[in-house]
Amino acid sequence: MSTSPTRALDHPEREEIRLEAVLHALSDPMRLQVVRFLAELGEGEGAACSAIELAISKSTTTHHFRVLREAGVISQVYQGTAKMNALRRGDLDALFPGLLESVLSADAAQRQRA
Amino acid sequence: MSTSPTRALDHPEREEIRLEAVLHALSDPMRLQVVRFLAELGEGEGAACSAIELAISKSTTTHHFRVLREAGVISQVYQGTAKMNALRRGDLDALFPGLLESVLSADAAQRQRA
DNA sequence: GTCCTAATACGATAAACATCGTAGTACGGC
DNA sequence: GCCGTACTACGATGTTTATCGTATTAGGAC
Repeated sequence: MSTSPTRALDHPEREEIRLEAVLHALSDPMRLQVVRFLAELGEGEGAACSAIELAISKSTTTHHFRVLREAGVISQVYQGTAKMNALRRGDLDALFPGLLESVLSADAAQRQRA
Repeated sequence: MSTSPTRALDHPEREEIRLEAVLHALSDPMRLQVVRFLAELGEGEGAACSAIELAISKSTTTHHFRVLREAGVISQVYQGTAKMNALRRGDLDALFPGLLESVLSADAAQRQRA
């Protein structure tokens, strides 16, 4: 019984992305770490979930990736057994110009102070 | 028994303000509404809690104001029976340049689309 | 002093969240 | 077909959150 040919994941459309959800998604240290990691990749590039070392269990990691995806912060597509993740920079910048950048640089600033 | 002469409220010092806490504080629609309201006042100006019409009970309002204060987003000082609230623009801008502005304009943009 | 207004504190409750471990599915290689 | 890797789904648990109503405190006006 095939559940789906190339299993599709639900992403909010650009217009459906809510600022509150994005801010909430970014307000967790683990998720912020994921976003920082993805932001350091080239434009449009992605990384598998397993490429990021988080100090939490596998299932919790899955949970955080889902929160990010459902908030519209990242996109996820299956590629074989891996799931590639990428920042939805274009959509976020179009909806909320400068927001992602200032969160990332705020994070960098805070991180540097510590 | 006086609890305090001019009751003082606990605010985080500038250096103690955490990005995650700020983002979390801003990720609630009610609190975002408060911040938007305060942002529309002049620099350094404040407003009493009661000056803002929220569709929630008094005690819940108190709760949200406290979350904002403890995150370092607003300052609160007693002034007679009222409690004056003001955005901590200076501190936020110093720590996270551009963050508050982009959140506010993201909120304005989203609000305009609706 | 009494009274009114502004805001809080105190429970209480129901929902959401972060976390985990285990069991399971999907894909690719052999 | 079998096996390993990558990720998920499920169920559980403890914590935090948003919400409320009621009782209370603090200050100002009288």
